[in-house]
Amino acid sequence: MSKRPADPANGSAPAARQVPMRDFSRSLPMSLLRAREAVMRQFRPSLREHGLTEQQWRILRALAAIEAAEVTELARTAFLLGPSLSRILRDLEARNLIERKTAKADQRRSMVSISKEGVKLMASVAPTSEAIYAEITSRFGARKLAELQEMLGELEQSLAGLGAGNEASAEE
Amino acid sequence: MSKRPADPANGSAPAARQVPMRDFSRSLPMSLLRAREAVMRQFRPSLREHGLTEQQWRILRALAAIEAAEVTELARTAFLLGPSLSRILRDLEARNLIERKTAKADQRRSMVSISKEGVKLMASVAPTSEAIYAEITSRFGARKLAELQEMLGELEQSLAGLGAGNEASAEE
DNA sequence: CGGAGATACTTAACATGTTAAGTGAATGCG
DNA sequence: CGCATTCACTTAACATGTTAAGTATCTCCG
Repeated sequence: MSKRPADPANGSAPAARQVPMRDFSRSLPMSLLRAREAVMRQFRPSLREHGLTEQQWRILRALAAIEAAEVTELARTAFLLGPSLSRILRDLEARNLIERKTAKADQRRSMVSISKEGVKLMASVAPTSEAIYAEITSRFGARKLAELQEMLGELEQSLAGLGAGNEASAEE
Repeated sequence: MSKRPADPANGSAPAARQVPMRDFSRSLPMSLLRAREAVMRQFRPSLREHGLTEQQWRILRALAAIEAAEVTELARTAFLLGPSLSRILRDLEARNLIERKTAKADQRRSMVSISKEGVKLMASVAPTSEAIYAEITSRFGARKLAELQEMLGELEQSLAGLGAGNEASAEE
């Protein structure tokens, strides 16, 4: 915690004060970003030791839960955009952590599933991951955690269809 | 670690059910990610119209608030990693939105400040930005928003020094 | 049946996240 | 003073976020 006065001899004649705006560091996006970073910082080292990134881990977890899914469904579940998912799946497949086969009914779709190796990897990561989650829960408080998640869900709900359903705007 | 039932070993039966884990879509990182995305989705179009990314906007806001700062301080304020900030500053400087000059006392440090053009750009973006923020606040509720931010701050606090201060671990 | 349009991805291109290494400038200490 | 360390950044390298195009397929309507 290196505190710093941060006033190099002047700094008293600002040029931009016309728009106060929110204190900035207290804006909602920043709060969410910082909180998430604080949480992820706990998990990254462990994942890294197993050669996984956060997103790769999300995909494996999603696959382990739903068994097999189309790419689009997986993108929704793991909350990744198509292009990101496409790249990651290519890598995970090359590492034999997942398997892919095109659906017979619709040649465009491909079904993705976790491989035996993928399951093994998950099994080796899960304990640590769970322990970290437990530590976080314990530090913050299980009840508060549940409350927080509830609020986050409500926030998401209250904004649903605000940025997507603006069908009455300009098209360019 | 603990052994696992593990009953895959064939083609048609499911192969991944061994590690329940949290419902996944209900994990804290996912909740935070989704909430943040729901919020940012509102701002991105407007920023984009002004040729700014979320991070560039964060930097300009930070600079407008603190007037002038060293790169490291700015990184802390805008919550960006050094390398990202370095790249973005290079671009913002090329676009004449910010100014840089090396400190005379310490040649390593460089002081960054927002330019007149930068201030103008901010002034043109701020109204829309504020309007969106107001809409979000109104939808979610000002009181709940304050509560949420409070909880997020507490979460951050409760995890501070968990992943960074483990000075007693292996070094490799 | 055939071609326009919709679908399910994949590629491309650019910006940032993340970690490691590099550079030049201060500092500390013998 | 000399030089190893530390500091404040910057570069590099790889992975993902984000938007726009591209590619096969599939659907549907005339």
